[in-house]
Amino acid sequence: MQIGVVAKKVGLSVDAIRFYERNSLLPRAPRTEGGFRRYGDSDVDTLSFVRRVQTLGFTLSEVRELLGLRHSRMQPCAPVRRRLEQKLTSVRLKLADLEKLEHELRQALQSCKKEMRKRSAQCPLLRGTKPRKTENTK
Amino acid sequence: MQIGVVAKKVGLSVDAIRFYERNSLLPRAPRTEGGFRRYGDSDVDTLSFVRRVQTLGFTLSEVRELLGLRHSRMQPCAPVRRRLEQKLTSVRLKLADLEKLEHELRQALQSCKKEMRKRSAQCPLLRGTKPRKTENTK
DNA sequence: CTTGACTCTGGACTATACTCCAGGGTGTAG
DNA sequence: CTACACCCTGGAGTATAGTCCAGAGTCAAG
Repeated sequence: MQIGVVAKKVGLSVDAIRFYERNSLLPRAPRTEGGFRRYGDSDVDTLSFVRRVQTLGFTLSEVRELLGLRHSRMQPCAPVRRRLEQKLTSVRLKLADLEKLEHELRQALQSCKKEMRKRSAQCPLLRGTKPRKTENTK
Repeated sequence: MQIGVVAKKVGLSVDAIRFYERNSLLPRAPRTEGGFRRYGDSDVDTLSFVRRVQTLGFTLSEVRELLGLRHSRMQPCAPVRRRLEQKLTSVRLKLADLEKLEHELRQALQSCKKEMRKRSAQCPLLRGTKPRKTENTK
């Protein structure tokens, strides 16, 4: 397969794939006589993996690290597990944060709607964002 | 208050606050004769708000937009609510994604542990990341 | 009034994760 | 063999969200 085909299959741009190679996310692909990159199905798998974990919130250097661990012959599992456990922890923190945000947004919208019904002047959503009272100096 | 004090209060760097002003997240702060920025408590509130929504996943341009809506005299609530509803939707999508990720990571770790007990050679975490079989060209 | 901590501006630089481009070569269908 | 789509490299450019710096000025304490 050449790069364009792979790109289409995994939903990445050709440039992105070359970028990944340049940045050691992928091993340097074997080339044809003329210098074209040649890919096999396992590359499609690897790139799908990259894309997936990356869209799931791993940075490229985390992905790189994860991929790099393939090559540690002895118990590759252990370090990968450590990474995943770390990531799991941070994902859980993020989750909690977002849940809080969701709750707060809902609350804000609720009280906003209430205020609207009461025709109260100041929307509670805007609290903490009031314009400065032209307090000049001092 | 001068900028350094505000920075400490809200947990931002002095540079970040100046950056926000330069990029219209904050109105230009009034200056002393000598040119020092002067801040009041409402600025601390605003910056806390900025910091909070920003750490909660809003980009600075979203924050800017939100803050900008303060100035729409007529029903500022309506557009803010629209933004918040949009954000709520995207937060919920992200939440679902992260929940899926958390689940998958947990699953992966589970099967990894199982495989370890079985002393099986290939860790399931590494599937899709197998090294290329030196498939040259063709 | 001097000193030292703080602040000012403008501009350069950082990291991440790419995209876009020029100028040239390759591969394959007809 | 000739199109023409596709690929190559190296380098520049983009957006985000700042940090860091020089060179100069300011503020408050003593």
